[in-house]
Amino acid sequence: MNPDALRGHMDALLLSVIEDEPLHGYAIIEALQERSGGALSVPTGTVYPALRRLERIGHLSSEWATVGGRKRRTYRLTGSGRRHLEEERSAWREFASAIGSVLRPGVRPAG
Amino acid sequence: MNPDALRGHMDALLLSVIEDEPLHGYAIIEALQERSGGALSVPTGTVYPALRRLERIGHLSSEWATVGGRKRRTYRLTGSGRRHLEEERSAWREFASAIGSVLRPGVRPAG
DNA sequence: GCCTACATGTAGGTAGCCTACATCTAGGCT
DNA sequence: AGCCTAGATGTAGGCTACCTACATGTAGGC
Repeated sequence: MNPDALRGHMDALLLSVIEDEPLHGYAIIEALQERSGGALSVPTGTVYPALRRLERIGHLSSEWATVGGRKRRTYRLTGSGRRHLEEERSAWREFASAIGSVLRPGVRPAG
Repeated sequence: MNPDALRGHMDALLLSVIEDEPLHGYAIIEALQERSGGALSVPTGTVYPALRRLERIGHLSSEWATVGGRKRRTYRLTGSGRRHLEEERSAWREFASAIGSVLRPGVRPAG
């Protein structure tokens, strides 16, 4: 997949995947792959900075845990994150609809 | 609309809009707005360089014309442009489906 | 003379995603 | 011991496509 295609949609993906259950970065990457049927392989160099960015602007909060000797930083949505997710969802619907309208072949106003 | 959202989808939009009838830059911008129901307002600083890029890599060809005293550069798809458009279309379908799967709330595999 | 629509184009900035690398633990295998 | 894989987090630096802002010119209405 063209890497640039994800631009501007990462926030929505990350927020959506931890909406119901808080997850740590590594698990988020796996969840993205799983939920997308293998289509989304997002590298760590993308996810970790993005999570920190989202925490910095207040959409996520995080806490450390140790499981089986490994340290995890688990992220969860804040209230503002939840609101942002809904905005992103409706923005995605608009966006996808707009692109779809343009791309759909042979469907132009009768002229 | 978040500007970054368009990243990596401009090619598909531009190629699609001139698929059936060759158009010049200004008309392409209007066509994008029209076909998207006003959702896509792509600035000239995006469209003109993108068209030149697509011509440079062989997906478009162009020719100058003068209409009503104004000079227009009209772009049309090449064979490779047509193939590229089909690739972009199926890439978009995959992409939209992947994002949709992740974003759709409450639709995770039972368990 | 001024404004708007039509029409094309460039220079420079921004930002977000990616590649590549660095670091550490746990555990299996030989 | 030594090696490898999986789990887990993170940074530095680069790329590049898109955007903002500006520059240029014609045609036509007022």
